[in-house]
Amino acid sequence: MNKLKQKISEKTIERLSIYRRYLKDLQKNGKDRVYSHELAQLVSGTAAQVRRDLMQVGSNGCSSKGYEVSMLIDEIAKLLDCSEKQNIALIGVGNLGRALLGYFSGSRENYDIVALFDNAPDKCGRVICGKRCYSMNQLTEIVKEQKISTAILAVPAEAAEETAQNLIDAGIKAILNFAPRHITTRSRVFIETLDMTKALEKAIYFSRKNT
Amino acid sequence: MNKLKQKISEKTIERLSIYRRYLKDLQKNGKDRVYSHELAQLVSGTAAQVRRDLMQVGSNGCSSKGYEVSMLIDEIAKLLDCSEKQNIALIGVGNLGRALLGYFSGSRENYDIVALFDNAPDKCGRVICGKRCYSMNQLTEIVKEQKISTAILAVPAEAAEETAQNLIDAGIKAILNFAPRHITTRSRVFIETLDMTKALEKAIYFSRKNT
DNA sequence: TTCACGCTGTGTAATATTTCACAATTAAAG
DNA sequence: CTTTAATTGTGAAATATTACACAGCGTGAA
Ligand SMILES: NC(=O)c1ccc[n+]([C@@H]2O[C@H](COP(=O)([O-])OP(=O)(O)OC[C@H]3O[C@@H](n4cnc5c(N)ncnc54)[C@H](O)[C@@H]3O)[C@@H](O)[C@H]2O)c1
Ligand SMILES: NC(=O)c1ccc[n+]([C@@H]2O[C@H](COP(=O)([O-])OP(=O)(O)OC[C@H]3O[C@@H](n4cnc5c(N)ncnc54)[C@H](O)[C@@H]3O)[C@@H](O)[C@H]2O)c1
Repeated sequence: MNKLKQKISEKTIERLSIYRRYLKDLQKNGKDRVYSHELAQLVSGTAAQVRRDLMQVGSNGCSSKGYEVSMLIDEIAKLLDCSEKQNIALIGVGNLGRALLGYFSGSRENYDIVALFDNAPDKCGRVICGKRCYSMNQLTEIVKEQKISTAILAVPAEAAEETAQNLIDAGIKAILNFAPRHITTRSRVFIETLDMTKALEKAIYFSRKNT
Repeated sequence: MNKLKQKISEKTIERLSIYRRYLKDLQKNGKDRVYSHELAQLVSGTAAQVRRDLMQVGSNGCSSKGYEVSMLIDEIAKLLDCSEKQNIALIGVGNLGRALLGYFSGSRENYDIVALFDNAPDKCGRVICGKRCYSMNQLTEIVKEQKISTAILAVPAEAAEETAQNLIDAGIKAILNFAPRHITTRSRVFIETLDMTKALEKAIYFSRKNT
């Protein structure tokens, strides 16, 4: 409830996303209340941590009855979501890009991929998975036209930095980058890199360290 | 140099993986020395953090000449890699699985996908991207036979938990999970979940918060 | 009503991670 | 040889994140 804008940490935002997905499942299954310790399992955390996270969205849990599922979903949505559906662009419609396109297309309430971009002539102009693929030099135009805020970047590593800069210049405000390259920028655009090679090497390392 | 086994944090392991990838690029380009502040840019960190990371692998940087690239690569390899090439299994050869298969197959020095598993009859028995796909009931047998330590899990969310338990029972020591499900286990197996939906929702959130 | 129980909200402590800051070291120039 | 400039290694401080612990409340049973 308190509108004192203390900044919410990235970690908390991530967990809220996870809580919400689970809460929607609960709702589908007819469960209408949930305890902090149940949510805690989702993130291998403690109940106290969950309660702290939920405080930040203006939680109103009830002693001994826990939290009301539908209200929690609403409160998290109020924080995470924008009032209008967010338009997303996918840059690079290759092997990974196509998988992501199928995965993220439709069935999401608050965002949708609305445009594809690629520099391969055989892809530009085509409609893939119901979405039109544009050439890179239409980027600025389409981003403005469709009010695209966020881009998923799935181009080869060599092209990642330059493409990211083009996206920023076109007015994109956040990038989810799948290329195994760290992208530096002086602008205040949010860039999240999902580095699968890093993740796999880490898993391999810890496969020998545990037990 | 000091063999006092202080545990190295996950964060440091991740950064070492990133440093190494960059160092190999440098090596290809003929650069044979590197400064901590150069590596720092890679991870949006500080030079001091890089030096701390490198201390943990037994760094031997040289004042005013920085670190020797080839030696750093060797030291990091000594920590991250096993002496033998690690065998990886891919579970779930769907849209994402096939993309991952292409991405991680070959061209990696220290690990390789050696077996695929799926429960779809039309996939079992086939060879995809040069790798044989087995049925799930051959899991334990093949894992033992091929000494598979680590698995990439790309099955539907509903099947993720059960499949993960099967992997653990079969002797897998680490799992890289792409299903949007947290996997709980009482065993000491390492499980890393790469949650793309979480990452995208986070990006969308911060697209409105920055600037 | 009264009590016991279980859960939330939160101050405080503990831990983890990052950054600062500087002595020591090396290279190179004068 | 001496000075200057740059970089490493690292103790200590700062910050971020998580966990503990308990007061207070709501619920249901007696
Ligand atoms: N395939 C995977 O499973 C996987 C896994 C992890 C990371 N990645 C990373 O994701 C990225 C894409 O991988 P992929 O397997 O889909 O590669 P891909 O070669 O199949 O697809 C790349 C696509 O990007 C397009 N492209 C190339 N340069 C471009 C540019 N300058 N501007 C716009 N489009 C351009 C190409 O035309 C192609 O359609 C790579 O950086 C890769 O390292 C892929
Ligand atoms: N496609 C993407 O880009 C994407 C992105 C993010 C996350 N994911 C997640 O990755 C997972 C796979 O996604 P996908 O798009 O490849 O799905 P998919 O349906 O294309 O592929 C799933 C594969 O798993 C197999 N499978 C199903 N149940 C199984 C079981 N019990 N044991 C073994 N194999 C089984 C199926 O036969 C199929 O081949 C899902 O959990 C999805 O949520 C996918």
